[in-house]
Amino acid sequence: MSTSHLPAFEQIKTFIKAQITSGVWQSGDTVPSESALQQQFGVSRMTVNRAVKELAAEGLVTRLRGSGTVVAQWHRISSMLAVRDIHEEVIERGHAHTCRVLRLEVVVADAALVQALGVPLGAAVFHSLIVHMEDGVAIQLEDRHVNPASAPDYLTVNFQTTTPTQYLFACAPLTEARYSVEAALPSAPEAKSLGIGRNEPCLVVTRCTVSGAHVASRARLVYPGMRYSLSGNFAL
Amino acid sequence: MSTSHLPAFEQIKTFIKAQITSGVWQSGDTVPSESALQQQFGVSRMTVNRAVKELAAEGLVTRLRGSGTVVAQWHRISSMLAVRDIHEEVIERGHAHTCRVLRLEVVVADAALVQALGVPLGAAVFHSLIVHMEDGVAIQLEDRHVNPASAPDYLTVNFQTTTPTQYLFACAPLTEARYSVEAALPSAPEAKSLGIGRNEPCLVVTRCTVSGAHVASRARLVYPGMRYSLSGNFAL
DNA sequence: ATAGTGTAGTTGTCTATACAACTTCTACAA
DNA sequence: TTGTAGAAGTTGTATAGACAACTACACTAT
Repeated sequence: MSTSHLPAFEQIKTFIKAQITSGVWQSGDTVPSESALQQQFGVSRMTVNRAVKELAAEGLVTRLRGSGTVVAQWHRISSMLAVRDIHEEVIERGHAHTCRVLRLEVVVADAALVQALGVPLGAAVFHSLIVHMEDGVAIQLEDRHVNPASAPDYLTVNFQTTTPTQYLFACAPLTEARYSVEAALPSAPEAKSLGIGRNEPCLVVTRCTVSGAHVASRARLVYPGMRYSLSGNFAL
Repeated sequence: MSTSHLPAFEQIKTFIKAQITSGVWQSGDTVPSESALQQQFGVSRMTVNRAVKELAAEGLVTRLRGSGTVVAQWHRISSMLAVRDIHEEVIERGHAHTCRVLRLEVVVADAALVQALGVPLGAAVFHSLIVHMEDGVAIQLEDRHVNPASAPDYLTVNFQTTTPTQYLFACAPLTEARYSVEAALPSAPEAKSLGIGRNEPCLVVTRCTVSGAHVASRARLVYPGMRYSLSGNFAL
């Protein structure tokens, strides 16, 4: 694999990664200074700076102004799992995405919703309950509560053609999102909607999205454990 | 919040983020060219380049040489969940991490291990089974198979003081990792080891780590669903 | 009409330099 | 012994300029 055609900063990154993955430089070891690498590779300091700065952004090394650069402790030993929009995910796998709208209504905010959405107790909140299917098989139950301040026309949307995620993103630009993933058994109606048994464990993703000053929506996404898994990959 | 003391490239990043989060620039809109921003902010092109390049690395915008910069489509925006080393995680929460070693032995590779670790059928493989506890409560069952080629002294390690993840990282530098997360019910011995019922759903993380040419180890990490959740955050 | 050419505009990379901010160590003075 | 001052080394930021690689578009010749 010739790297001679690669940009200089990439070659320097590759060199440093090789030193780390081969064990020549171990956790806590100091990395040569920018001026040393500059001479070694015969490039300008800005080029070395870019290479090392990007490695620092990736978490492989730690830099401290005035002190130097060291190989990071336990890099992000474990990488990251992406949680994505269900529609894109299904389409990308080359399958057909369909959905069934079970509920689309106004509900009154209870204590839990007050806390999650920041609306007053008893306020009107939109609620949708949608089953998403991949080639006709249910893979996600989307139970979503929406803050009317962020999406006043939510109830008029045709969710056969637009997913709630897509619609909300268009009318309430995302500024922040919080997620959690846990394992749980489905409730009786959830099991029925997904067509699974009550003893089949599910992955439950809870997602709150913030748009400007409002919490735009809170979604509870239930995935049948036997049909779905999150997966990720991490490579130096 | 005064930003006048911030570096110029940060101010430019902040400006662009504000345009996006406020909805002034929406998905697909073109971002002003580097030369336009350069004039607008009165800085050199390299400074603008750094700002926009970092935003591209964060996934907020998409750049195409010769064409321009556009605000990214929303699907990138789904955040990420970090899967971390259990010891660090517990310590960081300010709790005590202890563990109990249930098994530490040599086993013979069956078909599944041949595929996962790339060892010959019937080869000797190290196996450890450890329960991790946070303040005395079991939160993870770690069922790990280790390739002897990567860690020949694995069986002699004192896992009361060093977690397998830490030891393996020291003697077999990580080059790649693959994960998946799914929901499952524990087997009878797993339920017993964790002190939970057989009907309590669990998060199961399966992780293969690669070091150089070898698959160093495969771990099956079982977390009681009621006591554990992965969580993540994403902010513009 | 179509294919090819050229030009302007945009991003990608790199240089050489400069100064600022910070850390670390040494030398000197109290 | 202790504390302070300073020098050397390191990273952070920024500049002005240059060329390369690529895209999009208008224009020309067939």
